[in-house]
Amino acid sequence: MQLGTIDRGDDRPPYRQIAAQLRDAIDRGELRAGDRLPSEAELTRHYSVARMTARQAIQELRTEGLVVAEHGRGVFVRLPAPVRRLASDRFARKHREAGQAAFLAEAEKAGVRAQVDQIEVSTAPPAPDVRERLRLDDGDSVLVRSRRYLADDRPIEVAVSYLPAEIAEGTPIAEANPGPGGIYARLEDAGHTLDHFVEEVTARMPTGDERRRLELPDGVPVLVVVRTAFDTTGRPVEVCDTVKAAPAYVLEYEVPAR
Amino acid sequence: MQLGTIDRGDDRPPYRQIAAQLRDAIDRGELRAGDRLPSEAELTRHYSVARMTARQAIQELRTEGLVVAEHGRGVFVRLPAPVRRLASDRFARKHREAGQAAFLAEAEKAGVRAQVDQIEVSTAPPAPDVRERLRLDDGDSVLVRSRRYLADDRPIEVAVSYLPAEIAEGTPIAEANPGPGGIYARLEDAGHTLDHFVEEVTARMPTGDERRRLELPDGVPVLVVVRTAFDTTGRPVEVCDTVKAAPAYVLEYEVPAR
DNA sequence: CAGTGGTCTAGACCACATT
DNA sequence: ATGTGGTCTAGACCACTGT
Repeated sequence: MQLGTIDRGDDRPPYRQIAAQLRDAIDRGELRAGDRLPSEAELTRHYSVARMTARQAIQELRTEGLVVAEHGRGVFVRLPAPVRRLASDRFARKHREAGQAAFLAEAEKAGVRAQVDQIEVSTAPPAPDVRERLRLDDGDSVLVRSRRYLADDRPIEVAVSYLPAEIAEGTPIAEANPGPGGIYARLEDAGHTLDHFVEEVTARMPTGDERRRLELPDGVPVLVVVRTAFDTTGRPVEVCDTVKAAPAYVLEYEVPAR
Repeated sequence: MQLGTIDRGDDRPPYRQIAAQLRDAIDRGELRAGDRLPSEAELTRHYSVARMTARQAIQELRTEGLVVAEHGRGVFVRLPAPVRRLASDRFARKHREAGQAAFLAEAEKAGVRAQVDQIEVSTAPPAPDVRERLRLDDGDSVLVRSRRYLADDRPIEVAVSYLPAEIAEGTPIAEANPGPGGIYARLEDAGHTLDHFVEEVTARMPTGDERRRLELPDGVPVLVVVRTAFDTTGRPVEVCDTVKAAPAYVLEYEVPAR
């Protein structure tokens, strides 16, 4: 690729100018996804700057999520993550009746091999926000189901469900494998016919723990979706807190104009 | 605040250990939102490290979005952004009939002073994704409405709407101020009664241009919402591409269980 | 003015991946 | 063995903020 020069008259510091030239090369398609950037040594020679200056330029692009550094190999233009579209019908009863949990139903549609691991089930007192969403009283406890989802062996989502212990205890919901159709099918077995869900969507940078579990590189935000399930009596019967690798997802919702 | 020491036996490098100690102090509440962190000089003295090492620890926290550096003043624990909840009824007809555009209706409910600026209107050939969403033919052009939204004088969202030129031209939609109820009210005036919207939600790090327009510090992702409006004939009549400062928003959607 | 963070230099040693 | 990025040192000068 063709590198430019540093303009001392430019009001931007040299490292930003270098970053801008690399960014432009990516935007123009001169550097494509998977291509290696010039090494730090090449940048220091070409621009006649110290190595830390070249590194700072690359750091800029890393925090923008444009490139990924691989120790010992080089810095590469990020590959676009395979996108999973989550349609608003993903919790439709037809999927449960077909014996599939929502995640597996979606994955199959996309032709992706889906797995679930790191399943942990426990009972505990709820955090304040969960307690409020489930409209529980002081002293009530909740069943906690934590798990991680993988698509083609890459972790893409961690999720924690909270259900009133009073509903879930002694049912298959408290087992690691709740059976065909997932916990929503079991809730309906137990007489809690589902009416609707409310999803609250935000985005933020991941915590260190989330970065590890989702194997996220620098500069990748997460989508946080908190879903509350309501049965036909209007009672909230589950809160599910999910953290998704943002570039891997598009969430789709249909909103009536009334 | 109380600083610890560096453990040479720890497998983490010193700068990560320093970052972890500062992060813990924030998590424990020893450092609260708005508090100043120890200065780089204080960190280098306390831990007996070079200044770049102390800076790297702080850089870590900045890209996590935990702290914000202010030149000449110090590094501060980030203040939580005032959250705007966007309910799924925000495009309800009742708001339009009350003469309010969606953004202003939402803002008023939250007790926030809302403004719109940087309004630009033009006509242009559509980008491929817009053309596809609006189901346009080759050669069709679109009306482009670009603007920025502010809440209490802080920019929180930039938006670009695309409408088929055939529909919008010669109507108030092509004016900077389309009148009471916004462009959706004008679409309905023109016989395009709105039926529903489809919103596609993703998150990513902002581009440099978006960082400037939204005045975002380091480590803050954006929520990208692409909304397509359909009229009662099933025709897509508008695509609106919005970029929002992620920490300032919670998007809320209701999903039927069917 | 003193104190803060922003940028830069010119080295050094290390860990990792490839040949 | 070579080339890559990761970490660190010990300085330097600059720009911004406050008193």
